[in-house]
Amino acid sequence: MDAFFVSVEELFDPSLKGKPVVVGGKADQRGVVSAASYAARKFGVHSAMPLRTAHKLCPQAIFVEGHRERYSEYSRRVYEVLQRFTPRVEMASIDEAYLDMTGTERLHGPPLEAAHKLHNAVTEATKLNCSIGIATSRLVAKVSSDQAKPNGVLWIVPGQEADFLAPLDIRKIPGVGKVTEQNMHACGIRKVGDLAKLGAAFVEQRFGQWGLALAGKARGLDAGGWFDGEIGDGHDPKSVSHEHTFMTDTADADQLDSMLTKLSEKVARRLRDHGVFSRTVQIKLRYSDFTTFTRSKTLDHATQIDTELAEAARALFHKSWTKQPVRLLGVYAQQFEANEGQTSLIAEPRTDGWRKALAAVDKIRGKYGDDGIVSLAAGMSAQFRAKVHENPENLPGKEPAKK
DNA sequence: TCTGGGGTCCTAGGACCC
DNA sequence: TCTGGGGTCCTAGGACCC
Repeated sequence: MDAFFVSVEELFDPSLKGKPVVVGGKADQRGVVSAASYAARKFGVHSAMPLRTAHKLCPQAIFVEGHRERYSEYSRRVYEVLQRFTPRVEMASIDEAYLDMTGTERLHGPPLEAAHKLHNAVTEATKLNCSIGIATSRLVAKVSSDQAKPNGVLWIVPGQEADFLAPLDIRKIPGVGKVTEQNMHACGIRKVGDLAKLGAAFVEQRFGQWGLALAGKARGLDAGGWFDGEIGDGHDPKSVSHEHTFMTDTADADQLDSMLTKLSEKVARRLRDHGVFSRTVQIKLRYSDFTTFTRSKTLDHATQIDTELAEAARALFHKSWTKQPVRLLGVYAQQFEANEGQTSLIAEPRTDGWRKALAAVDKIRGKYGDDGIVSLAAGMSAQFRAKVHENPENLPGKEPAKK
């Protein structure tokens, strides 16, 4: 999709059309640009740029917080259209998808014809612009769709892949970021074609398996690699996380503890939604000078219970916190398992109590939204939290539940 | 200019096991 | 008195994507 977030905002507020618009937050907030309209890009504003920088570059830009639910809804609508063309659709992100069109020629015609039908169908269903790349591999299809923007269709005829890629800046290749670009420049590699000329041994030693596969691509070989897997079958998530950057850095232990609890609750809720149990808990800690640490702990059993995650997260935090002001906290769950596993010989009655309590909480949140129940634990003293952990019946106050 | 939040994948060292 | 080779798991960090 082209300038997806901005385009969706324009559907809801047509007065934004043609104006410099920045989605991501207010101009003076801590945060970065999620999406910029083409008018804003003219001023040098681009995604991932700090909002404050964007404001300086383009003071007249309209800054909007954005509406994730709207983007998800439109993403779903696009997916529905795509599925009418082939069952082998893979959403690569909220605004990108791969379609395996193998064997659909009789139904949809040759590649360009099929692409135009698809383009029209998406526009009709969503009133949004998109671009389509057609090729024999994901990598080339993705790069060609980028080259087709805005609102275009580009077909790389089989056999022409290497010639298409060769003159492009190395940075146009997904997977080549700032660091790899610098490394490649240091080797005199600026264009994809430059990679093709280098010896395989050198490329592998310097850029690993991935660079080797890319060099193969640049020579027109179907070299395989991560970008050539089967399209279709969505995969289960491998990690779930939440993080928060404070408006202003804080060294207040209570505030930090309560944030860890809040983040852990969100993570645990998502684990329950996915129906998985996590064995490894990780925290992220960023100080004012932006130095960032992660600390992780593998538990003796997998869990999806708020307090177990929160306890592990707080323990990890206090083990490494220097008492300096904190800019960001994050809680991550990974190493998923289908159930808790059998590690404890003694049944723990408290776990069962929590399971019931949390099921009720999830139900209320499902019905009344995430604010239907507010976290009591997050505002509790450590002592009281321990008491509630022993027995959820100790949870005080019926008001939030009633609400 | 002052740097979000959600993810994936890769590397590398050390512990531990056979 | 100098110490292998294979494997897996755990932990930390980092590049990259949207």
